[in-house]
Amino acid sequence: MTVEVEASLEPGLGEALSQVSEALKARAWLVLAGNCETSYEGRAASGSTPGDRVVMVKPDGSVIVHGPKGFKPLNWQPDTSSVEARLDSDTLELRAVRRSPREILVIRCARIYYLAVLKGAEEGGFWLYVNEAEIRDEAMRDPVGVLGERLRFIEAEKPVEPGFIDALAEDEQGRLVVLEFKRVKAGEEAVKQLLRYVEALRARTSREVRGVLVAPDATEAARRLLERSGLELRRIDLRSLYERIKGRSAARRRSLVDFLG
Amino acid sequence: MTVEVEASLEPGLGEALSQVSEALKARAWLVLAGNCETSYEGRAASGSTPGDRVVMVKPDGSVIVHGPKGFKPLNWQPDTSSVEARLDSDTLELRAVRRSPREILVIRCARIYYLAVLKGAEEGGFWLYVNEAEIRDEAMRDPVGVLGERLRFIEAEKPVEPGFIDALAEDEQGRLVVLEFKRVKAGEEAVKQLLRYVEALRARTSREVRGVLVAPDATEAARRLLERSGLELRRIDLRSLYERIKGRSAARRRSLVDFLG
DNA sequence: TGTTTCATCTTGCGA
DNA sequence: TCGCAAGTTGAAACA
Repeated sequence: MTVEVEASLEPGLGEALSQVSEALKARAWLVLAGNCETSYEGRAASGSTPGDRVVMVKPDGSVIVHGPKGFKPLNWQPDTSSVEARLDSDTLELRAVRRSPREILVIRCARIYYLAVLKGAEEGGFWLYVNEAEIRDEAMRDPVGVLGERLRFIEAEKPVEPGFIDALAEDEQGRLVVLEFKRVKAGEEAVKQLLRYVEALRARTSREVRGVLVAPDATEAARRLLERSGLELRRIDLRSLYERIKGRSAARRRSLVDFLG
Repeated sequence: MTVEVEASLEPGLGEALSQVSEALKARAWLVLAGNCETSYEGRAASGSTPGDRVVMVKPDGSVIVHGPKGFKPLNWQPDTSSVEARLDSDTLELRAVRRSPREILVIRCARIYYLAVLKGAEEGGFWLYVNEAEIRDEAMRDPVGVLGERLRFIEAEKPVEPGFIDALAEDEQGRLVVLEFKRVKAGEEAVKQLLRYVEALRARTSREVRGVLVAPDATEAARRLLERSGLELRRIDLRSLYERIKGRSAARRRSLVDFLG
C-alpha cells in the first residue's frame, strides 16, 4: 500500500502550522476539523463568524469548507493558484487564491480539534453513469424496446428556433415525432419546452407533428398540460434502462438490486 | 469548549465499525478516510471502483464521498432517512437511504486510514452575503448612488404575465422603467427575460416603457440583443455595493481588502 | 477564451 | 408536494 497517513488530535497551532505547511508543499490531502471563521471575496462577498468546520485541501488544490449541516460546503475554492498557511494573531490562517476570476478565500482557525494528512492517495477506478444522452441514444438504438413503437430517427440535438430538440423521428404513418427526454419525473417546464418545439416545427412544415415526452413519470400539472396540448407521455423505467445500457459494457458488475433486496 | 473529538489511526474494521455505529447513533460528525468503492442508484445510477476516499457523515445525516480531485464529491446523499453501518465480507459497509426520491448510496471500505468523530459541533455565527435582493433594495433606497439616475420606485417583485419583474419604477419624464438585476455578468437569457417583461407591460399600457438591465457586466451576445431591442445596461460595482450595504450593518468587520493588500 | 447547457444539481420560498 | 428562481453554482461541450 502506498498511502501514508499522519494525524494529530488537538494539536497546538504551531504544531498544526508545520504539519499543514508540509502537507501543502507535498500536495497531500489535508483534512482539518476546527473552530474557524471564513471570508470570501470575488464574484460575490461573503463570510461566516466562528463555527465548527471541517476543512479539506485536496492534492489538486481544491479547498472545501463544510459546516455541520447540509450537502453544500459553506465556502470553497475549486481552482486555486495558491494555498498558503501562516499564523496570525492566535489563529491558523489558510489563504486560497484563484486568478480569473480573481477570488480569495481566507479561513482562520482559533482551535483545531483534529488534523490529518494523507499522502499518495489514488483516484481509483472509473465511474458509471446513466445520463439523458444515454437514454436518448438507447431509444434511438432500439425504439421498440424503449418506446414500444417503431420509429425512424432523423436527427438528435436538432437546432430549432428556441433551442435544440432532443431527438426528431418519423413514425410509421410518416408523421414527424419530436421527442423530449427526462431522466427524472418531468414537470410542467418540460412540457412547455416540448410544446414550443412542436409549435415551432408545425410553423415550418405542412406535415403532421407529434410531441412525445419520454420520462419515468410526470407531475399532475405536467400531465394536464400534455392532455390539453395533445402531446404524449411515454413512461420509461430507469432501472431496466440502466441494465440494458450497462449490461452491454464489457465490465459487468453487481447491481445495486443486491443491496436493495 | 463543548466539542469532543475521538480519532483512530488505521483502525481495524471491527474497531472502526463500533466507532462508526456509535457516531451514527449519537448523530456525531464522522470523517473517515479509506480505500472504498461506492454505488449509487436513484435518480441516476453510478459507482466507482476502489479508490482513496474521504467520507463524511454530518450530524444532520448528509453523506458526502470525496475523491482526491475536484470540488464536487463523487457521491452524496443529502437528506437521508437512514444511515447504517455493518461489516460485510472484509469491508466496512455504509448504506445511506433516502425516500422520495428513492435513492440508495452504498460505500464499502476495505481499508480505513483514519477515522474521526466530532461530537457537539456547532453551526456557528451568521453569514454575510450580498445577493440580488440586496442589490435591488440598495438601488431602491438610493437610485442616484447605485444607478446614477433619479427614479421613483413603484413596486418590487411585480407579477407580470411571464413571471415577476425585479422592480418597476418611474423616471423623471414619467416613463415606466422595468429593472432586471443580475449579481453576475448577464447573459443573453437575462436580456430575453427583460424584453419579455417590457413587451408584456407595453401591451398593457399606453405609457412609454424603458427596460434597464442592472449588472456588473454583460456578455457580447447580451449587449447586442440589448442594442437591437432598445434596452439599457447600467453597470454596477459589486465590491462598492458590498461596502455600502455591509457598512451600514451594526457589526462592522475587517474588509478582505486587508488581505488582498 | 467565452458561452451555453446539464446536474442525482442544491437550496429556499411560496402556493 | 410542486413550481420557480438563484447559485461564488461547477463542469463539460463547443465555437
